[in-house]
Amino acid sequence: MASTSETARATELERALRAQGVRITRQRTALLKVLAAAGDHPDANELHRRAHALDAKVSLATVYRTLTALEAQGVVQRHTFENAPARFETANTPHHDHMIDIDTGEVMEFRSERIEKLQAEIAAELGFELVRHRLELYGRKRRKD
Amino acid sequence: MASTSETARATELERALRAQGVRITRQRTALLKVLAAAGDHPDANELHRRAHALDAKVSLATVYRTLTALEAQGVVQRHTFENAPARFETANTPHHDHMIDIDTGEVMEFRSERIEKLQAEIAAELGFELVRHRLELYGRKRRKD
DNA sequence: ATGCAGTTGAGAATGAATTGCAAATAATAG
DNA sequence: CTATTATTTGCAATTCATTCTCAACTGCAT
Repeated sequence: MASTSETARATELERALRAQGVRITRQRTALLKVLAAAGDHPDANELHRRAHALDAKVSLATVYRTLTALEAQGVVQRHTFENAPARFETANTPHHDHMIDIDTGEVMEFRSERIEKLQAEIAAELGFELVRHRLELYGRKRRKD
Repeated sequence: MASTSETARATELERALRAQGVRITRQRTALLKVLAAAGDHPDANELHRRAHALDAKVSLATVYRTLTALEAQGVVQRHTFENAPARFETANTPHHDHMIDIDTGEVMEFRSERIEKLQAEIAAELGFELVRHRLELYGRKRRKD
């Protein structure tokens, strides 16, 4: 069952699509629900699996097309981690970077103001205006002994 | 003409291959020369083009196979930047991260001890041992006016 | 309801990278 | 130097994620 916040999030995604002059179809509605409910970082295939469970009339091509539209509106982010299909997440949370468990593939989010600041400084030193960045930490859970 | 250091670098790459029990063939020799001489971050296709110019008997498949072997030995690094084929560089330089010009695709290297340190700290806070990371800054040259 | 521009699914196409296989060849023994 | 053998090669076929093509379908403004 969708919580209130999930429903609200789905509505917000829908608004973003409408803003792009895009029609709200059954298949998009299904995908938006899935995205709103996702607490993880699923890839296109997994999103298709989930949306297809809600409404069998959802094809993988449409999942890709809709994700691209949502990404263009900035409400969904696409992450291409190391040699793996792209993973997606709704961009309702503020900017953050990712820590990936190299054993399980689990993705964690974190944010460091200091790193953000340092990045901008470095870009400036190199004579660049920083447009975006990608920071991924790959590690292994430390067993507490 | 290859400078002394280039030759030395090529020899070092060759050593790394031998250490893996791999045979030194004409095609690998050509690729090693190309890698040793490269000051940029070429992709497999470009490396193939250059190696093929030295010795027409070099196929793209062999370039990929050899790059994989060199990567396994840690003497070559593979970088997969945003939606683009992987680019390669010899790992004779100490660790560094990359700044990519989003207009030209040009790749610049930089290193920040502070960022390195912060990354390790963050991983530790999340309960992870940092194995490796990927930091890419995407920006646009600032015109000096 | 009606029209039509946007959307769909299915499958073909793409592009990077890998792989199977028979012929070619480097390293080694003699 | 030659034979032996385990690697390596080129080529084509394959894989995998993603995008595209196109005829049929469908939101949705009127």
